[in-house]
Amino acid sequence: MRRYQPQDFETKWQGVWQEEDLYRASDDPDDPRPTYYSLDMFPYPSGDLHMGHAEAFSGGDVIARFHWMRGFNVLHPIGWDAFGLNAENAAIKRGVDPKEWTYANIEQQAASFKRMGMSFDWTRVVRTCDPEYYRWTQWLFLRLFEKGLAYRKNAPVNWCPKDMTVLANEQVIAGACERCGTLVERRDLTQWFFRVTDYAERLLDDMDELVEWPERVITMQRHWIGRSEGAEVEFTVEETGDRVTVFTTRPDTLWGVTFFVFAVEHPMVPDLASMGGSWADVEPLLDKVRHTPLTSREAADTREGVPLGVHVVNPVNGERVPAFVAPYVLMEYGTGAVMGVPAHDQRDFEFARAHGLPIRVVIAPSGAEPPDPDQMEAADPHEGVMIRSGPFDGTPSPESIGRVADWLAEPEQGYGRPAVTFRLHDWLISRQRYWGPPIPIVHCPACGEVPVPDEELPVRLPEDVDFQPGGESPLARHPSWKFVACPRCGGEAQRDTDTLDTFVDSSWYFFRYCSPGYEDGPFRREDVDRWMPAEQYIGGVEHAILHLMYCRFFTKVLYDMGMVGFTEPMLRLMNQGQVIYGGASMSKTKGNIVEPLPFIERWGSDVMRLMILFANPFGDDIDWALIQEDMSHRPGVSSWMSRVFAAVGDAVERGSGAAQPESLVRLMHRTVKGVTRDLERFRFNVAISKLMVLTNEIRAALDAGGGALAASRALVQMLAPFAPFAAEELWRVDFAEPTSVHVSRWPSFDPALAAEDTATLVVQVDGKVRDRLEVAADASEEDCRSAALGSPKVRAFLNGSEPARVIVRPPRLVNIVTGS
RNA sequence: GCGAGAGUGGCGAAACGGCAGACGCGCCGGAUUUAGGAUCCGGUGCCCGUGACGGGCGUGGGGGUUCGACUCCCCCCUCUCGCACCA
Repeated sequence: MRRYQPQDFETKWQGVWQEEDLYRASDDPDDPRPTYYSLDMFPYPSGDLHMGHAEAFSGGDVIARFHWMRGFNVLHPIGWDAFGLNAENAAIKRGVDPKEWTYANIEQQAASFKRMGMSFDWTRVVRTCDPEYYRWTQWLFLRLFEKGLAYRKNAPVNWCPKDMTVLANEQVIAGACERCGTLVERRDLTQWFFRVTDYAERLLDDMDELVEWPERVITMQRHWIGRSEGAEVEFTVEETGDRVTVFTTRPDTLWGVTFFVFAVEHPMVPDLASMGGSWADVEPLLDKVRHTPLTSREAADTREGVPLGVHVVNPVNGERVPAFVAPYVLMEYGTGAVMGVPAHDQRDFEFARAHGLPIRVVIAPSGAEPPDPDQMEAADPHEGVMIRSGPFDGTPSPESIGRVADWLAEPEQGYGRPAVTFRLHDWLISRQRYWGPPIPIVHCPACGEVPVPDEELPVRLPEDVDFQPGGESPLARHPSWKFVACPRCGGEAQRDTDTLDTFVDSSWYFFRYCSPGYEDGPFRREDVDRWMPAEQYIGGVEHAILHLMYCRFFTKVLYDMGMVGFTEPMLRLMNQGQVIYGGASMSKTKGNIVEPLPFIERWGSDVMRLMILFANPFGDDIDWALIQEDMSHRPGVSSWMSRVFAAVGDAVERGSGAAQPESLVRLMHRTVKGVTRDLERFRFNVAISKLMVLTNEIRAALDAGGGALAASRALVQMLAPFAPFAAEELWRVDFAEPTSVHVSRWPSFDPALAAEDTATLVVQVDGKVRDRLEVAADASEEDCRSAALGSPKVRAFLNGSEPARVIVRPPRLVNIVTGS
């Protein structure tokens, strides 16, 4: 009997595939096959691969192999997101050089990928820490610099005291560093930014093209961008005559303003506090906010705040209202100052109550009397009709909002205008760390910020440097590296000593895959046009905002520069589930990381892949602790593989002379149809279950003395994307095929044979199943009706009464309604 | 608070508005075998019934639409994830 012994052949085929160069994507423009770019999010080389990688890449490999077999010219590349804190911290912890550590891990992971049978095109490997790669990262930075999209400014930024570097807003989760979990601090520093906010509108609008992205990712990005429509209104400080602008989404409530609030960090605050005599009260607040991280202000009490001692004049009615400073107003959003409308904003309401400020209702619920402010228990943010609002009395919302905004901008008024505000901030890209691409800028006392000329790229990372983090960039500590002549005037100047955020590297790597090794630019336009946008992108949902928004931004910038012909890089996005352990995510600190290699050594790579993909839907989390329970004996899929080998072996032995029973032929066609559909929808678990059913039916046919050769061939071919080694072994050894199963054509099905020939007619009485009858698949409505009414069981339930109604859905169902 | 998603056997899970629980694990019974993390056969949602080819109940809870609802609509509960004083 043919036995399943994966140890005997998995590494053998791995070597053969490598020799045969099986998965090379073709750049031949005359290649008639349609292209298919199957892209997996590239890994961080911070150790060996873990089960999470195994899941994501197993799924991606199924998709790639499936498309090869369906006749596509597939681009399925791999690379490493090799710069960044992740690798650097791990290296420092072990006291080794980040470079050595990173490249060693890349070797390790590459070997593991090969052991898992991944169908990568190994000629296109991209490593972001290679000088040949980061040369182009720097080149792209300079293009953004030229366009004014990369700029330096002094701003309050998030600082991770453990990692000793600044972080982008997106890298701060609930006030803590995304990488190490340390609470971030706030610092005022001069840093490099990418002007992502210039693209906020397009990042939103182009979401229409992302129809095959998960709704939750779109929603998360939309929320993160946070577009709000409203108006800017200029108030005047009574004591100084200075203008101060607020942003509001409710200009229709302008006549309800009873106070005014500045953010604590608002630049006018110190002067106004001095003038108003409130400095003693304001200073502690300032002090406190300065030591609170930007992103963890949620604890701030809405009632907290102090009067400035000055007044602000509302332009629409000339009223003077008291000005305050309060932490609930954020400097980072809008203009850093708000008008207080306690009747219609809950935060303003709470603040007004705490400070004894008047509440004036200016929006009446339609058709109702406005409430008495003294009786109100909360603000009323709802729509209604404007009252006590001068020229706008009687105007109903929501159109009142736009009308007031437009009115503000009219020449007679001129103290406001319609405005749009975003939550999105510019992307902070400089890092005070070693392991990243140096920012290719020279600071010249005479010329200012001077780009390093393209021909001098890459600006190489010095290797003889103390890379321990220390608050300023390790590059700044190098004795000589930073001292250069100004490229413009030749005078003494210094290199920028910060490095680029690793998310810059990962924002364009998928372009580089299209033109690996290209030396005249980051990529060749014709290559990118051939392969992109990528048909499929697979990776974890943890990148929903950061990476997936940055790479959309980069693509739009490249489009504007005429370097690519599309504005969205990936058409379809799939988020695989996480592999967790005992209900919790795997992590090094918990010590519950499961690595695939021990499992592979014991059961084989194919069994591991099948196990993961069969366990549950691809998008759901897998608890590895539950899988281990199932392994107290032998993984179910391993037993299945044994049955496959035995059955296929027997089918080959019996040969083509033995006829396949018709039921098996039909099942085979049905299975091809179903599995093809399932693979198009990432329904791997269901597809595998169908292959199991087919295996069982092949076994039954053989046991009954029949043949099963064609069905076995189809089974092996459909197995190929899931269990590439086992399928290859059966294909080339048992079926004695000269070429790989992975370049064979995906089996086709005959729709007529895939259809059921007989159907089970379910007969219900009043919706309850009372009988099941076999009928022809093409039975008519009348056939079904009379068969159902003729059923003795049904008669018994009808008990002689006439059916009130009979619903017939041939050939599956008859429902007899008695009407009693 | 806002947003997204999920709730089905002992477990992982299936199910174009039409046979709920495919497939697999586990468990029970049997076969085979000098014994293996083996293989094969049968059974396995719950309750009643000696047994059915018998009856009833069953997809978080409550309503609704429909001849018919795991599926569609409304309300509620629970869980997961994301955002969170965004003016």
